Parts: sequence; C-alpha cells; structure tokens
Amino acid sequence: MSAPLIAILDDEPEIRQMLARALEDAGFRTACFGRATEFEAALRTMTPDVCLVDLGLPDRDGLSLVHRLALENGARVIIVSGRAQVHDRVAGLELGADDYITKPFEPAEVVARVRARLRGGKAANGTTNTASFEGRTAHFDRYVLEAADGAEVSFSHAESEVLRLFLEAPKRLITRAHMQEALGGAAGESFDRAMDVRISRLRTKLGEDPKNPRLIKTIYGAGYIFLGDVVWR
Amino acid sequence: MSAPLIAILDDEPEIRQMLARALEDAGFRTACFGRATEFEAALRTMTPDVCLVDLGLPDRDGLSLVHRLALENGARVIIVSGRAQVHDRVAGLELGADDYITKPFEPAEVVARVRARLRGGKAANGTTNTASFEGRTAHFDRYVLEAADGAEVSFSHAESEVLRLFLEAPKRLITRAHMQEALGGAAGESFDRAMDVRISRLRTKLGEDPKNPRLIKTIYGAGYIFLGDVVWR
DNA sequence: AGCGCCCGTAACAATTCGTAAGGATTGGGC
DNA sequence: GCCCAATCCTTACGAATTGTTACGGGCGCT
Repeated sequence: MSAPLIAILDDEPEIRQMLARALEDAGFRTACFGRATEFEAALRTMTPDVCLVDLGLPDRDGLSLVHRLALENGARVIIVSGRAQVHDRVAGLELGADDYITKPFEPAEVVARVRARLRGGKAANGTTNTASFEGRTAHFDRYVLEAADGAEVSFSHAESEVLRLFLEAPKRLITRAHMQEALGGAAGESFDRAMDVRISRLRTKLGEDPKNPRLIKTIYGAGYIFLGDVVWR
Repeated sequence: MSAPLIAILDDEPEIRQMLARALEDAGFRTACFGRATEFEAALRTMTPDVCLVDLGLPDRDGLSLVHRLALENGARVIIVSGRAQVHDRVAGLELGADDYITKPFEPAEVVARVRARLRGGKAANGTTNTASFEGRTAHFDRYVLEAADGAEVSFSHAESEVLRLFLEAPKRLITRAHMQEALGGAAGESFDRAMDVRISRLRTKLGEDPKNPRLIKTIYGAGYIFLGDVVWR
C-alpha cells in the first residue's frame, strides 16, 4: 500500500510548490496542476485521495469543479481560496467540499487538515475487519460473506482485495488505474482483463443481477462505483 | 431515521445557546453541556453524530477529551476554540479532531462544517446527488432516471455528464464551447457532432418530442438551455 | 425563393466491458 | 516426487457504450 496521493490545483506556481513541498515532507505523494483542464484530464488515469483546489482558476469555475469532484469522483476535497467571506466558505462546504482553508495559510495546518480528511475516509481504526452493507456482512478475517438469511459464502483473497477496496470507499468512483495500483499489479497490457474477471466473480458472489447490478456499478470509460451504505465494525 | 444529534460542550452559556439555536434551525437535534464531567456521563446513554467541544473547559483538559472521543467513541469531533495559533490547530487536528473552528465564528459556517462532517462520516450518504424536475427524478448515484409514473430508465455516464451540466444551471444558456470544456474534449472539429449525438440520445431518454422539445431547447448558433424547475436533494 | 450554415439523427466503426472456457501456478497430502 | 484441488490469469468472443460519418432538414439572411 503506497502513500496517499494528494492532488494540488492552483494557478500560482509558488503556492503549488509550497504545498507540494510540505506534503511531500509529510510523506505524501503529490500531483500538481495549474489548470482545471489538465487536472480533469489526469483524473482519467489517477485517483487522488485528497484534492486541494483553488477557487480562482483561470479556465473554469472552481465551485462547479468542486461539485463534480465531490459528487462523481468522490475524492475528499479541500478548498484553498483567497475568498474569505463567510458566505464563500458556506457555499463551498455546501457544494460538497470537506474543508475550506483561506489564504494566507500555514503549510503545517494544511498538512494537518489533509491528515484529518484521510482519517475520516477510510475505516479509521486499525482492527476493523468486518463490514456490513445491504443486509450482508463481510468478515475479512475469515474470508466469509454472510448473506441476509445467514447463509455463508467464502471468498478468496483476490476477491477480498477488491471487495475491501470498494467497502473502504463506498459511493466513490474507483478508477481502473487506482485499482491496479492498489492491487499491486504493474500496468500490464492484458492485466485489465484480469480485473474484469475479478469484478465479475465478486458480482456473482454478491448475488448481483448481471443485467442490472445494483451494488457494483460500472462506469464506462472510467471505473467502478460501489453503492450501498457500509458500516465497519 | 431521526435527525442527527449534535452535542455541544462549552462553558459559556451564550455560546451554547447560539450554537444550539443555529443547529436546531438547520434541522438537527442538540444536546448541550457546560462541563466535561456532565458530558462524559451523558455519553453512556447517547451517541452524538458530531461533537462540538470547546478547549477551554474548567474541569478537564479539552485535548485529552478530544483524543478519547475520537478514538473510543468514533464520533466526529469539531473543536471550537479561542486559541487561534497555528500550533493549537495542528495539535487539535493531529489528536483526532475532524475540524477546528476559531472564535469568533459565524453560526452559518459552523452549521456548514457540521454538515460536511456528517457527509464524510461512516456510512453517511454523500452530497446532493438527486435532482427532480417536471415530475421526473434523476439519481446520479445509480444512473437511473425515474419517470413520473415510477418507471425507471438507466442512463449512461456520458449522458449523466450532459444531464448534470443542465441541471446545475437550469434556465441558463449553456454554450457549446462551455460544454466541450466541461466534458473534457479537446476542441476537435468533428467533436461537436459527438456533442449533438449525446444531446440527442439524452432527449430520447427524457421522452422529448423531437419536433418540439420542451426541456432541452436549442438556441440556434449559441448553445442549449434547460427549461424546467430543478430541485436538488 | 435561394443559398449557406447549423443542427438532428440514423448507421457504422472503434473502444471498452462481461464472462465462459481453458491453462498456469500454487499449496497440501500422500 | 506425484496427484488433486483451489485459485487466478489469459484467451476469446459477444454485448454495451461511445465517437464518427453521412445525409437530410431547419434557420436566418438576402
């Protein structure tokens, strides 16, 4: 499991550099962008864990980008903006941002807030290895999936990896690139078919209707998304 | 499903009252405490979804309380403090707080930040991802369009991008250039035909009459405009 | 009316995804 | 070492989604 990836989107190079420096010193990987279009293009092959976005972008309205990010991509979004009015902050947060930092800022605080968002995202505590969703319960320690009626189906290690990836980020888009990275596969050429097979097998074990899957939805050209409320215990 | 419960812990009665008032106006339930001991006693019989805690408490060190809350209880913790130094904020966040608000604050921003924490929380569902218009309802999480009579039609990712663009800016002109930019296409020459096709397919799924579209109207030489009242939920 | 230009959409092509079938790899038991 | 079972990858082909082309019709202007 590699270090969390933090995306930085700001049109001022000095700010990008300052943020990247601080975050990398804290042990994160970073990816910097100066324009919204570059950033959106990169999102096709990359899934950052947290996005730091400036609202004053030259080529796109920052707020609508935030809305799209929070809604569709589902990454944690922190707005870093010069607009310091209360109504600016409220608007940004209501649109789906997870935090709002006003310029000027201290790099140390940004790092702390990024950490706080990462905490909230995943199944925080170290020893939670049981997750319930839609009447089912997955026991990752025993590799067993318990159905609503109590019937138990065992799943393999490869299936467990995929399922855990989904359950740790429910209702968020997971790109194929992110999957490959998380599941340790070097970007092989025909490796992407293997991914499909894993998803397919997992779907049948979850009892999905192949024609109309309700839990694991595929987004053509982008990746997958797991719907359904998840509770870790 | 009842309203989320917000616990307020502050030794100043005016602040407690201001926060409780704002949060209740926003539809939350609140529970107020002036001392840490009272609060800890109440935690035996109640599980708040978000805790707002002041650091300057008379009878206990606020930071250690925050640490315990974040670790054991698993609740979301927002520190509301008069200590505004960067190192105070960093320390609070590192100890497990999910947010840090400095006094003086605006009640509206507190409410927005509470909402953001509920969003990011355990199984809490995400932001607004459902929009209703003219008897229809679009569920962007499930990629399903629900007609007035309850019939469901699924729409694809490309269609969802276009539809969302319209629903986010109803009754306003959307130029083709803006669309291309928002949908990530480099301005190819024949790319604009692809856009037409997307619109066309979306129109048929919306049940539009091709001769006389009522929802997605095309402005000759300029772009498109979405008529119809939209409500996001 | 006549002439460009813009738009709608049917038909086709390219890309991406789902999954059944077979083979490679691993690990355990004898 | 040998066999068997389980797991997982690879291959192959069909299905779904999306971009592209081609052509017809509508709009505005003279």
